[in-house]
Amino acid sequence: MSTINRMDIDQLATSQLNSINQRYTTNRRKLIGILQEATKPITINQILESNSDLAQSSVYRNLAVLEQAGLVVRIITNEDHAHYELAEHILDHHHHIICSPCGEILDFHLSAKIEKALEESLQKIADEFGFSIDRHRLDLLGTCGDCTE
Amino acid sequence: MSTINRMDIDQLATSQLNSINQRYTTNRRKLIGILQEATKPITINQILESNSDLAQSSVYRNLAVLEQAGLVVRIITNEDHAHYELAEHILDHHHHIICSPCGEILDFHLSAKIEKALEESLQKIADEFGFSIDRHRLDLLGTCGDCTE
DNA sequence: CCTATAATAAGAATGATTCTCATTATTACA
DNA sequence: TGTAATAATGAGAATCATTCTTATTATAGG
Repeated sequence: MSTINRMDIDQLATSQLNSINQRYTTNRRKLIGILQEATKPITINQILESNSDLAQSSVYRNLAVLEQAGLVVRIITNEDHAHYELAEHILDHHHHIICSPCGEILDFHLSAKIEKALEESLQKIADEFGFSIDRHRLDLLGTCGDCTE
Repeated sequence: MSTINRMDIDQLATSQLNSINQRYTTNRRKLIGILQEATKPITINQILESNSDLAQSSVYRNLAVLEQAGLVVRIITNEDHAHYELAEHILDHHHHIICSPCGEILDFHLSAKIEKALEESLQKIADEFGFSIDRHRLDLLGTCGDCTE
């Protein structure tokens, strides 16, 4: 999934954390590793289950720090639990398929052509509103194959 | 904003609520009215402030019922409070500009051409995943003019 | 190898949302 | 039109994801 290897991520993480005066600690490195291994966005509960020696409060705090550093993105749906994944400059730009019945989230990509046309449209609209774009997100809501059966 | 008048909404609401064995009560009618008057998605606190004789618990419950009936959409951001607005077949299909600093949400529209191209792409992708689309949502995240100054 | 400072972890606190249940309103039918 | 049966309401309690507190532990820099 990720086109960036472990060493590069560590460098990136160190530098982006340093720029907000934060350290790349063992716990934060573990979180990055867990997210890198996951093939889709995961919840904090899933993180805790996959590595029982992480303290819940630290996971919450560190994911918030990693998000501030721009290394991690928090994904909100209508589910109770937020999902987390690595930022787009580590993975790549993509969007989310969200299954309403089971809450599962999968990544998908638009064709380069549509993505470009969309981005141009969005920039035009932002200009009209005097709005400065940080990023856009596009979600597909519905029911996955497993939940249909 | 809305192209549907009050009487039509009342008919729609009655019919959609009936179809899930719910009544179109006075409180639910008030909620629809408040959402219709709002020019953008609003929070439950804003609803309570605009009409002090609504009970908080009833507003939560009734918005959930109206959402189940497909009359109202709940919008989740990174903010604490969810926002609500009328469903797209009452307003029209549109997307959201979300200001991260202040939490404000505004509606915007894509050109028909881009919207159509996007929908076709999304349908193709859903087919590949064996996913059944309920709807899609597209959000622009960033900073509004007021928060930049 | 100290000292200052940051990170950690356990549990308490917070707060939006949901639940409970006694009361009130509405419907269907006699 | 009354009346029983059922649904909606509202006040407050309960829930639960997330955030905060604080004492302890680790780290970086001189």
